[in-house]
Amino acid sequence: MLGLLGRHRFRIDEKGRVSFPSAFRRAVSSGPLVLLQWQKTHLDLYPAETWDRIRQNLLDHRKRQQDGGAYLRRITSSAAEVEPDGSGRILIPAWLREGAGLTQTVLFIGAVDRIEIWNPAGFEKQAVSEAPDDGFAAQIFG
Amino acid sequence: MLGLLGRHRFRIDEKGRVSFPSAFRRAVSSGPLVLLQWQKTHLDLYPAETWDRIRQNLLDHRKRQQDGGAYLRRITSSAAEVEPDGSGRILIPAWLREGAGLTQTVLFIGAVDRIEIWNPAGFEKQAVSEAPDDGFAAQIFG
DNA sequence: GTGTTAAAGTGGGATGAAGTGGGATAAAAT
DNA sequence: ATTTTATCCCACTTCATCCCACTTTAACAC
Repeated sequence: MLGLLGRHRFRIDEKGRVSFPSAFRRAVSSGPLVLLQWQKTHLDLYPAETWDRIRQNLLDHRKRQQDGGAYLRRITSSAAEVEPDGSGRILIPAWLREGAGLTQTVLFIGAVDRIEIWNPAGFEKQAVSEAPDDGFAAQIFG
Repeated sequence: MLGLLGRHRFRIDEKGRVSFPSAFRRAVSSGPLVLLQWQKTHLDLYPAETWDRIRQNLLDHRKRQQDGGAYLRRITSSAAEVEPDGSGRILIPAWLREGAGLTQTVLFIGAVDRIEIWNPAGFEKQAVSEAPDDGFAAQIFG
């Protein structure tokens, strides 16, 4: 298991459907995934195994922090359960499409244990603005 | 296990395929490898064992640093899973060919636990510009 | 040195999978 | 009941993968 990797650009049709990259379809166990937004820039799509961990973190946080319930509610209220249909497409709910500024084409980014869904222009913008983090690079790749 | 060593020059065909050096094919366990770019000069190709370690480093970094997610994303969005086909060739995605300036011929460089893929001209340029660091040499080979 | 065999690298066509569009049916909301 | 929204199904197109064939290089035997 090497993790989810790479970039895939696809079109959204008029019904809000998008092809789910076949490489990712093969990599994750079949069944529903969790789609939600916790960063303004993009959506996150979690395979069941990853979601198990994050769900537990959310519950722990609600228990510890006095108003952790508000945070959990903010996240889960935007979330959706999605599953590829017969032709390998998922439906992104309208409110999430708007929240992340997704229009005609979207960019799927593999991030090891999750998938990010970006507006292509937004992705390019953050990619160039990002400072090359070479201090850490040696530790990570060395 | 002596590690991956040596240099091999090959052609890229119109479909973006390159023969994977047979010496390396014998040296790494069969199965997929991870191809990505984190240095401007060349691509890195990681056998599964090496990638396991680096993937863990990336995940640790994402958890510790407040914006470690951006660095992981930058790396994994460039990455691809590759596997030699029936005739021992791998496919280098277009975005990585462009990112590393690979055109007709490429140079595979064995780097013990990983393989580097260079534009031959780029490799020559850094080879001559690099000062021989003889301070360390004595420690290493002594 | 020469001939033979096998392995490695290169090119291109054919088959099938993957992505896209749209209509029909079912479910849900108003 | 009517409108909207989601799901299923089928058709078309494009591109990647597989497969086969040719060439070159290396290895070996005689």
